[in-house]
Amino acid sequence: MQDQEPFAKLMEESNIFLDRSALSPHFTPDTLLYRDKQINSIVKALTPSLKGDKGRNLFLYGAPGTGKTSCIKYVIDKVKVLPLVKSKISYMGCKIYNSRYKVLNKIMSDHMPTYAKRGYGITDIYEKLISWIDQDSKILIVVLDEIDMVKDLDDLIYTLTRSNSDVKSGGITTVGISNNVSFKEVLDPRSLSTLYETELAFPPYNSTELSDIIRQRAKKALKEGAIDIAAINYAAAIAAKENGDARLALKMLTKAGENAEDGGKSKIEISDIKEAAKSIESDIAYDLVAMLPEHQKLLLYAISLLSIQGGKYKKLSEEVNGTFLLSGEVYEKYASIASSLKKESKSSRWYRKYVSDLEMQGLIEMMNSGKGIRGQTKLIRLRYPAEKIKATIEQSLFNDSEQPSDQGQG
DNA sequence: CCTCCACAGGAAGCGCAGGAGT
DNA sequence: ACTCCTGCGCTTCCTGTGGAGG
Repeated sequence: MQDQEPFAKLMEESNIFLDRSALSPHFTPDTLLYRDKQINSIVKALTPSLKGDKGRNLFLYGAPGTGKTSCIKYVIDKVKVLPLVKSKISYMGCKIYNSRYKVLNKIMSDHMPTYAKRGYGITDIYEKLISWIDQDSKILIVVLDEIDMVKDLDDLIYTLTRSNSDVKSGGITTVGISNNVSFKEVLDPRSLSTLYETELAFPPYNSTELSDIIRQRAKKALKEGAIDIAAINYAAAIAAKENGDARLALKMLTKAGENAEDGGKSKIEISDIKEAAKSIESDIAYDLVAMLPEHQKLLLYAISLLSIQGGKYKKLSEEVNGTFLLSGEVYEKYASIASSLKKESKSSRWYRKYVSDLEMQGLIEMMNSGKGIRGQTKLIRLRYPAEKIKATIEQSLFNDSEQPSDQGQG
């Protein structure tokens, strides 16, 4: 069907979606399901600050998509509409505000937009902040999302704590959020005890909970009858397996909706969800690949080429049914690809770090050589289809201009 | 048994960029 | 505007390790 109006189809009302934004991770619903306990704890920890006394520092942790950010935003939203005189709130994602300097600057620009943004040293900003708090004994709540991204976290925590003894009245309450539990091992014990005054865990959602969450959002986002309970439960079960990530569940629902719509259907079926689940996993993988640094791409390219050609070590590959490659041959291949592109290859030590980075990103899988192989080495296997990885890298790396001459032979 | 292989991964150090202090 | 400092990516050097081979 060719229509003269190519936009007509887009303008046309969707027969699946009502309001897609309700599925976005930034959307905060009216009620947050299964997080009453956490919300209450947050409120309890912060209420003294809202009344003008210093609250307790808070630390929220849990896997991605367990509602940490949503809960704190939810509480902030409720707090914002209260007639507050003294409490001020600064929320920031530490991926961007990743140093003491940047955090303090953000606080200043949040509450004193007239104060110049740059050109002041850290002590200037600090003193200005102290006197601002002192003015009418304000209570400042600083929410640091993804707090583990802050480089000089010890310094930052120290500065924030220190401020509480430097002001005559009022103070600062810190709320830290992280999905990385192990980062506290690198913290100074003093900042640790400060930051962890009140800990709050966000457990992963189980499939029943996820099912309710999906249903709640679907009611807003989708047209009536666009999905049935069986499909919702199916999506919930998949997301529950994937660490109970609600964000993933909603993304899956969005994608499934698109699939159904593309197929001209007016109802999301289980097959759409299945398809969505598959494509989301590989979407994430291919996005990751495209964003990799150059030499990691070259390395992954070497791995995908060898996977297609078949590695040296056939015996094991047959046993485990999948192509396992020897670390040594992968390095050789990588080096030859690099040199054919007139790039200097990195040292083998650095290569080993690259490989373990790729493993941590879940793109490859490694195991120790064990018996059958001389010496101690690692066996490497791609976790995604080699052809597709190869194509993705070619697209992003060579950009149809140059191709590596090294196609055969290892 | 010892030796060699084929690596793994820690430690130290180096050049660089960018941010902080002056 | 300038130097100083620090983190980062990387190399060089090194010690450790599990199995093969004689």
